[in-house]
Amino acid sequence: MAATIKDIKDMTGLSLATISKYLNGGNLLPENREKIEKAIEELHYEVNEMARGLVTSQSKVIGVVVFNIANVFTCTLLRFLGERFREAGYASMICDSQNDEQVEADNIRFLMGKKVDGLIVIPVGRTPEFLEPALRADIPIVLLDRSLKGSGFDCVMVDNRTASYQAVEMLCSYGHRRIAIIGSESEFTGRERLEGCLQLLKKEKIDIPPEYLKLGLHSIEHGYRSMQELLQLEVPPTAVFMGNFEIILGAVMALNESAFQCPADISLIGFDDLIISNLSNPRLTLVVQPLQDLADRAADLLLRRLEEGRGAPRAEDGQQQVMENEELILPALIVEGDSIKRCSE
Amino acid sequence: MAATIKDIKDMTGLSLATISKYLNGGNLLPENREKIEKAIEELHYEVNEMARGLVTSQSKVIGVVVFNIANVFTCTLLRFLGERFREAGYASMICDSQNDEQVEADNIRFLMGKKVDGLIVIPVGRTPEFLEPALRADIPIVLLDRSLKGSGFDCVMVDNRTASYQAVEMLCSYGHRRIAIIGSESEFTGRERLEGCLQLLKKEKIDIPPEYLKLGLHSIEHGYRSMQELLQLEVPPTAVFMGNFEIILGAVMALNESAFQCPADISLIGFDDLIISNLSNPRLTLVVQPLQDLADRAADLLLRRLEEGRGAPRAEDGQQQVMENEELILPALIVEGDSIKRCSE
DNA sequence: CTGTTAGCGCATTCAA
DNA sequence: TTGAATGCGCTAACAG
Repeated sequence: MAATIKDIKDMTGLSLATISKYLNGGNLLPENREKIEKAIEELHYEVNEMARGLVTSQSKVIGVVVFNIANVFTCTLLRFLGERFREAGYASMICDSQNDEQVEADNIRFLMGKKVDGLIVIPVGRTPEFLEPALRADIPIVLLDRSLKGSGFDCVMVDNRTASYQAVEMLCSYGHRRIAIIGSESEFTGRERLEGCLQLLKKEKIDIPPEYLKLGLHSIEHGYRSMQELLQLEVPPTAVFMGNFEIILGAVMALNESAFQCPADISLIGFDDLIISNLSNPRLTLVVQPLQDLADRAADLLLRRLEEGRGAPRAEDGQQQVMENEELILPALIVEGDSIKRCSE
Repeated sequence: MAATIKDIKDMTGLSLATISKYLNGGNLLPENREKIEKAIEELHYEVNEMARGLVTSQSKVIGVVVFNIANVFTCTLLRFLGERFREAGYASMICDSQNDEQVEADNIRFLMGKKVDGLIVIPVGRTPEFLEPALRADIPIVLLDRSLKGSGFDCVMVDNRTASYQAVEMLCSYGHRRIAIIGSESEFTGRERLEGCLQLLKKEKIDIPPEYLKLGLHSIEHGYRSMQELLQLEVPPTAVFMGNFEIILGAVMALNESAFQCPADISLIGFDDLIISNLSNPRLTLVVQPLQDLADRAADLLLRRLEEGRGAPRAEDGQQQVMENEELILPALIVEGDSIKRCSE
């Protein structure tokens, strides 16, 4: 149905090779160039990327595998990644792992079948087995936002630990000592943030009673329940650290339904996403991740690897070139709102 | 580098055809089946989709082109679409148009090059020219959330008009007559919603003074500015209709910064996204779109077209089969919160 | 049930 | 600068 270079050949009388050369930016007589352009125009010719890919065994496509596409964090990253890759002449092929390691593994295999040139991965779990097919294909991989066990991978992420440390530090600096944490132990970023919090509490010699430590999933549900429970406590906390967007959502929801006021009765600090702050009243004090930076660095790193790969894929003696893997840890920023009050107790 | 069926042939002694048959689910001797499976295992063989696609000229991939990936609405749809297609054995290739018609046109061309089997499109603009390459390739296309001029396309969208009509109707039923609208004329869904609002106002014989009609982009900025201006009016409105997620975001932000209280001083109703309601205090009354349904219907429709295409692509006389295009208009749902008060004036 | 053969659309030698 | 020939990895007849 669609036109091929053969149709162009028939139309112009030139050979396939000449046309191919035109397509790939070679030199030819202006006269022939014109002929070809005219034919392309008339036939609505477009390169068949499958055929081209079959020959060149590269696709000019980056595979982007995200743990969960249905959230703002991921989408924003996708936007920035896409822009960057587009500028560099690559298209991106986005796959959603739906928070399921099985689907994730399928995605990798799928993208290998599509012969993507490189991979950006926000992984679901912690183990790197699912990347086997990509490793075997020997294409560059950059992990985003989360690292993998054993590592050895290129990786760009946020310094969750330090940011959480500073967040709780801020609560302390306002005089709070009855501090609760709603977070997660089961999610990678959750664990890191938790550790940061606990580290500061330890340093400040603040004990956190078990009923103040609410660990579960990064879900609205968990945030909602936990906040409810905290508020019903005999001695409720004076301040709460909330570990991610969904938790904040649920927690603020529970708070709004209660008789408690923020910051009069309870102070809040949360991790993730500036949008929330604009909606809630009073404005939430937040730890905000540098999403643009995160995406740009990851894209640039992958693009660089792609470049390197083209240049000197292997050492002269035929040995696999051992490249140092790069780990970029970006700082998060605390944006102050009005959700923290000086604690008088 | 990667293994091919030829390697399997060398390993098993069977012919290419037999192996191909195995790959595509044909019948063969259990004995041979085992041999092949063993070889695949050992060689880590995976089908080269480019080669396969070159022959079959189909890719088992659906192209999904979204006007803007960086928002919750789009992401949620993407999640549901992805699930549906995956179940049906298709992968999805997501492209972000970044709200730019030029990029959108590139995306279509790109996906045609990739030989996708079908297309889901949430278009940026109103004119269908950019779809030319897809039309020429004669693959099924389903428009989502927005239709295109001249139409003739399969399309699944929300009944924005009726929903907006009912939203304003609700404000009226609470006795409001000084009603303001923050919306958009430049965006497709915005126009539809605006029309719905105006229609009801007309029916109720309510005049809307120009200073109550705030038209701009579907942006936080526009929502914020407009709400500020409304509140500074000599005679501010008693109720405000907000046309989409971003507008709500900005408007609520402005309201929170002001001395006005909702619903005491001003009643609110908004369009889009339930999440917002959980955050704001009091809970917002919202017109919520049936996202899951929207996505499922669109996916099903496309899948059905794909099926039809395989069955009888053309009539017997060789003429192009003229298929009726299908337009599904789904109703939106009003979810009541506490942001509307009876108006006493 | 299995093997042989041809060709999908293109890039890439190598000659001319 | 151009053209003829070859093969990328796979599927789809067809023949055995």
